[in-house]
Amino acid sequence: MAKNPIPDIIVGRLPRYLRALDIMLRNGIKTTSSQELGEAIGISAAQIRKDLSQFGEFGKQGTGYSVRYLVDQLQAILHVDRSWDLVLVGVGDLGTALARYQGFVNRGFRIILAFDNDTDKVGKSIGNLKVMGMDSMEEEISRSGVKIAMLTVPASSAQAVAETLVKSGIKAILNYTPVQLNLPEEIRVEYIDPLVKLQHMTYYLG
Amino acid sequence: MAKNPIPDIIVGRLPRYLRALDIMLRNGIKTTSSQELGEAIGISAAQIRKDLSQFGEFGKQGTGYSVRYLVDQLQAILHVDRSWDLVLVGVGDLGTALARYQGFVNRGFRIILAFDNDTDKVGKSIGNLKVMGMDSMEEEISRSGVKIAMLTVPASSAQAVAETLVKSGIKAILNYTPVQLNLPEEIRVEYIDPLVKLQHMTYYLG
DNA sequence: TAGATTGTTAATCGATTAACAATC
DNA sequence: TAGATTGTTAATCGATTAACAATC
Repeated sequence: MAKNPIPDIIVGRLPRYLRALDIMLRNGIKTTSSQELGEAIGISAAQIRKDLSQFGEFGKQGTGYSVRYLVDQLQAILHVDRSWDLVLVGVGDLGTALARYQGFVNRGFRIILAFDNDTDKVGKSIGNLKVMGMDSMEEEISRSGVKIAMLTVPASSAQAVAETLVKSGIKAILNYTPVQLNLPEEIRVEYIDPLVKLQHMTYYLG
Repeated sequence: MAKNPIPDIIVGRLPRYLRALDIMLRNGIKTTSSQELGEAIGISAAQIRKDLSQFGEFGKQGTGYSVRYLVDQLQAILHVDRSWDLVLVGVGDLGTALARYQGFVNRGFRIILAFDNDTDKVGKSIGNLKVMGMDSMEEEISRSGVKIAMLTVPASSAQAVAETLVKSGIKAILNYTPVQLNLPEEIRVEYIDPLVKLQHMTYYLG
């Protein structure tokens, strides 16, 4: 097990390895190689071996990697060998779509709390998730102990809501708003930003 | 103007510069410096100057950059000094949310075609966007000349639909499915992958 | 055993940062 | 002018690739 901090860019590739291995597992593939895995993901075999070697020795010379074993190891490394609770803040079109999405639940991410400041929405349900008012947010999140939030509020309130989330004990935010959040550095923030990606692509469209 | 291909990692930062500058423009800020812009985005001043220098000389020693001028220049470089038409494929919860989202339209990205293979959805409207059946997709897209698609279909059909999109003349795909698309290399694909980002964050949550 | 593939070291490549002359 | 800040070159840093001994 590595002691030194692993480069973030390497950590960021592990979920992609895990996904490709999951597919192999579902297809009944028992063993793979860095070569084969690399081709599936579009990454060099050398890089995969180098990345994995940061965390331990998972393969066997001559035969490669047991898919099942590597899946287990990666799940443990990423801490997704358990279930995670999420809070959803902002129940607009996008928030509602996320609440209904089965892809999170299937992978162990379960939304257990949802908040909105629109009184028309408060009290309504999405599946068995009840929308609560923002006034009770800090207390509810603190009590629940949830550590991860998905932020789908209007841009204008993103920073303020994020600060309240941090006060409530949230440690990681998946930020769907187009706002650069200014938070204590120990809080992890990941950005989902389709507009930035569209503008990135149009560069190449001439 | 640069002749050699600009590193993709630099191109990917330009939309973020543009967004920060847009905010300055709206706030009436006339002039900025690489220092100030860097602080707003969390990037070093040196990197901003280096990045911009790939495309030209946009600043003045001693005074910095005209916000308005730099916005204009970046918009031209990214080809967002015009309007872009989009096609939406897959009108589920997420697709519907994207169709309703005003953040695209405001930035010159307008969904003009939407397709789904669910006969219950075909013929229905989202705003003034009419959902059409997948059987007419190739013809409609070809005729429209749209170059960018947003893909929000189930994972199981993602690859096949993407191939049809390419046949229809699509050159760039914003892929919301958790599927690694295998397409000709001249097709640009960007991935929106919340699960990968959640798993990236849980690594740090211990 | 012979062939295959790992984990790791060394070499290469590319990106970021630092420094500063040029100049507004 | 003096102060500020650019654009660019050189130095540093980090990430990727290549190569190969170890070994299953």
